[in-house]
Amino acid sequence: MTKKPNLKTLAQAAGVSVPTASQVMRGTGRISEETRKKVLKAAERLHYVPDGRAASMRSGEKREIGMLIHRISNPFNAEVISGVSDHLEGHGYLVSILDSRDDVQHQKKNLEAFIRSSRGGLIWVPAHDTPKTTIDMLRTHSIPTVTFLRQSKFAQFDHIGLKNTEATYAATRHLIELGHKRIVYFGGEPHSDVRQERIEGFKSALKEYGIDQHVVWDAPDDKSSGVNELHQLLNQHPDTTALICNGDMIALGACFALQKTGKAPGKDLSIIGFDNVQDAALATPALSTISTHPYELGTLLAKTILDRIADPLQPVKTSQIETQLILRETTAPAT
Amino acid sequence: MTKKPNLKTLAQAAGVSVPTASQVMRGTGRISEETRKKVLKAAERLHYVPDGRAASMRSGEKREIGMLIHRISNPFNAEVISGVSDHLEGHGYLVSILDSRDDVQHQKKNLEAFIRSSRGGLIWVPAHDTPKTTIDMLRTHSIPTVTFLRQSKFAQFDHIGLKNTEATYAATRHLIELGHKRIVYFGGEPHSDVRQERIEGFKSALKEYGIDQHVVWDAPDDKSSGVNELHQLLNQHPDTTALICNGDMIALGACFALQKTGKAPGKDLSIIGFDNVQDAALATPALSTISTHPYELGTLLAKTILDRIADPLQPVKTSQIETQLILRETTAPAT
DNA sequence: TTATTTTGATATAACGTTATATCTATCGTC
DNA sequence: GACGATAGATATAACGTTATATCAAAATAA
Repeated sequence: MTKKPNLKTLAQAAGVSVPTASQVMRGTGRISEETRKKVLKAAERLHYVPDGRAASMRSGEKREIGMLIHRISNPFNAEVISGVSDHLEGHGYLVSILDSRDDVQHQKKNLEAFIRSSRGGLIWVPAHDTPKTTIDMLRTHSIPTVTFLRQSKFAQFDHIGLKNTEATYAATRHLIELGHKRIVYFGGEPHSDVRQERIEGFKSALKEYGIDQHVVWDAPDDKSSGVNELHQLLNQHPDTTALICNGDMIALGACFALQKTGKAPGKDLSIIGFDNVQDAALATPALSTISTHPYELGTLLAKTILDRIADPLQPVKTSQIETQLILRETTAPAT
Repeated sequence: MTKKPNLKTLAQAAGVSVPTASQVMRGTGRISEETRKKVLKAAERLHYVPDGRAASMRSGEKREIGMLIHRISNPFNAEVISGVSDHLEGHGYLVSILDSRDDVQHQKKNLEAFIRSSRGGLIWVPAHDTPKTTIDMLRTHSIPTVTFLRQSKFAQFDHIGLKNTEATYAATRHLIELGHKRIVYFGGEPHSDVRQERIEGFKSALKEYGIDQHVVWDAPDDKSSGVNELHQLLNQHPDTTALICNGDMIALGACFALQKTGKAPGKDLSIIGFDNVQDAALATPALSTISTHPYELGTLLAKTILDRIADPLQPVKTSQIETQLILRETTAPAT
């Protein structure tokens, strides 16, 4: 159980000075081939690894980016993470992930620890109802931050979102052109801004076609919620012929509930999801949905945070990722 | 854009010395109520947050635990992470997650960066075919490490696994008692040790009932693989009447493929999954499966790593989490 | 009273790096 | 052969903390 080697140990072992050893390890400065080899050999022998904390503190460089996500198990987020990691690892960064579980308490704790840990930047999906104090905390420490999916009301961070309004507009329009008139927006939390954008598109398509009535149904975005809530929805609005759902999971739940009652998704009720998760294509019937490009979103996030780190004072940037309406088996003409 | 405040700034603002300010912030030492208030007020005003790197370097304390996981989007792992976080956050630790994507290259990169970052400990699912060099790297730096699910062949780390052998033994036995004789172990990678343990239980149940023949079918553990591989399996072994699957996803894929051909899971082919993911209960028909206790696993992981950190020299510990056979609609007597 | 302890604060050094300045020996140039 | 330039190394200080030792003043004990 020998002590962990440091630059001093290494320099002694190689018979050089500490700065020389440091320069060899980083490949900087003017070093003769001979001493370079000496040091590298010693480093190998001692299993020397530099202490990132000390290096970062002295140089000011922070080679770790944190991602704070609301649901780590969400397959969409997993794809985003892959995109971010692939790009940032190529630039010598370590990407580490924190899970807020969409809870402002957890989020606050995590962010406090995050700030203490002095990382290079933050890629963040703010939890629902994130308070101003939390945002202020971040801004005060001027940490390079990019948000995605959800944008903070209180602060201007770089942001990359989805074209939510366009997406639901196109989906709703498609349903209307299939002859549907009683279309319900199904799922999501009332306070969600993303959802609000989607409802925007939903409503504006209805309005364009002169349909005044619109129903928005609140429900958690998971599968079991879809199963449970569909019956209540149909009880209260029995003339519904189509659903625009806030996510694939709740859409699949709705399909399931419908089938249990002997009805067929597509034939008896048209259903469009959101996200295009793997299961959407594999379900029976295959779910019509709105596809996004999570990996590309991740790549864009990585580029954006690198830009922000390189120039912290540049104006705030916002972009939107394209979406795509994917028609499968759960959409059909109204009967 | 003022500079980030540090202890020196804070001490000046409060009119005290640097060590005094440090002591106030940490609540240690002998401090009069008067100066305590002065410092705290100044800290509030300046939004002072200590630099964890410097603190950790000087004190030797590392208040961050890393988890390196093979599939971040796996809902099982998400539950484990919750268990770990809840417990460790209560002890003042930050839990951050790295995704190896089950790829030894990614894993190596991540571990190298991890070691540089000097965290307090590692909770780890080693990627498939993790080479000895990677293990050695970890051991050399004597980082408190606990593995779960998969155990490394090359090193003795604390480990928490599942009772894999018992689980598949019970499942296989149940199928045999239902009258099944042609049971196939379906899915998983050939090199997986976990899978080997499960196959162990599978075989030993067969042997106990005097069934010599056994078929093990290799296939990735995801849903689409289940869809694709089932047909080939049934072509090659048409007399199969039951499947023990390596995971719920591939099991659900198999159910799906079966239904496409007009056959019914349960009635025409009994299927048992592994993991008890949320979808298993919601599928039609509901999937019989083996349930584990991921949150409790997480709690146990947290306790284990804290023990290891507290006493790095104690003997290596290994535990197993109980499993439970959950019978739903995809298991029925052989016809 | 004097000696001793306690309280509340501070001075100093150290953790392991890297940035900057400095230094010597060698090289090339005229 | 004198001079500046350059190559190759090193000395020193600094990053922001905390551990340890120290110190003066006040409180207590003898």
